[in-house]
Amino acid sequence: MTEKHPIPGDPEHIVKSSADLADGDQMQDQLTDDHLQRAAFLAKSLSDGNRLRILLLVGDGRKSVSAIVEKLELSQPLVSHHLRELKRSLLVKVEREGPFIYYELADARILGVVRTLSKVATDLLSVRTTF
Amino acid sequence: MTEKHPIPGDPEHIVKSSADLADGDQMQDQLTDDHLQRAAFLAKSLSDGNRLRILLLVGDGRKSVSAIVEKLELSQPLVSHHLRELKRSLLVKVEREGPFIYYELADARILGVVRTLSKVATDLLSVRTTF
DNA sequence: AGTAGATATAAACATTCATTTATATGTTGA
DNA sequence: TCAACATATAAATGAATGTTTATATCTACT
Repeated sequence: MTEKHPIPGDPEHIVKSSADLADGDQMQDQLTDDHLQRAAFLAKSLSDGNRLRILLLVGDGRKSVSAIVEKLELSQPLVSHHLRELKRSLLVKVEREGPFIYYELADARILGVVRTLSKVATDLLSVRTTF
Repeated sequence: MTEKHPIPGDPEHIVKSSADLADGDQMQDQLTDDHLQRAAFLAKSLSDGNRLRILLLVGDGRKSVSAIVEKLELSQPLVSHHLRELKRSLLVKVEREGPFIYYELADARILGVVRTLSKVATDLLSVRTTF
């Protein structure tokens, strides 16, 4: 076997790096490393099944902690812990009302993201299973 | 202060649980716990900034490991490790060609997810900063 | 066969994270 | 003030994760 294997090229046209854009510049679809870092941070919040269940729930309308606990059958401290994480990533808004504290989804686009991820995951698995 | 605080209701119409659907049933937008679990698994793969950088890169066309290493300025074992994780979650496809191994994005919808996450993160931060 | 290059794997480490158990804080009504 | 309820916090623990350093595997050319 005496084949030639040329070194893969370097077409330098993927994503503009932060340094290429002056401060305040606006691009429709720039994805600097900072943007990716923030996206990764949000993704980390979405990387737990229980948190996704909570997000879906509060995405349908604000819910008290106890309502979430009962609906999802999780322990109260566990739900509180996850809500804290979701608040830290700004994915939920909080509202106190008497003794109850209501949590609500902060941005509806997250539901679309979850649905897309679910579909993609299903498709990837079906392809893999079919081959 | 002598207000009344009614117990929050339980409107039972959020998401159908897996048990509510016979096996093989098809719904346009069902999100069972299994689906959420798989979505969470994908999200975990997206939860690292370096992995997102790799995904964006191979989303533009297949790339060899060394090309990724040079472009992103990461160590070779680190890139290999992340590629392994991305392969495990089926987000990339692999192709050997001589001594080179090429990785390619398996599903373009992931790019949309990343872009949406980036936008949402930016918006959430701006809202929080503005208030 | 041997050498060089491309990529993967292993070991080690510090950090983060999900969960449980136990306790504290805060609010309301008696 | 006290009791009951809603929620948060703390401590503890085991498991997973990102990164580095070192080494192994695989392929191609001489």
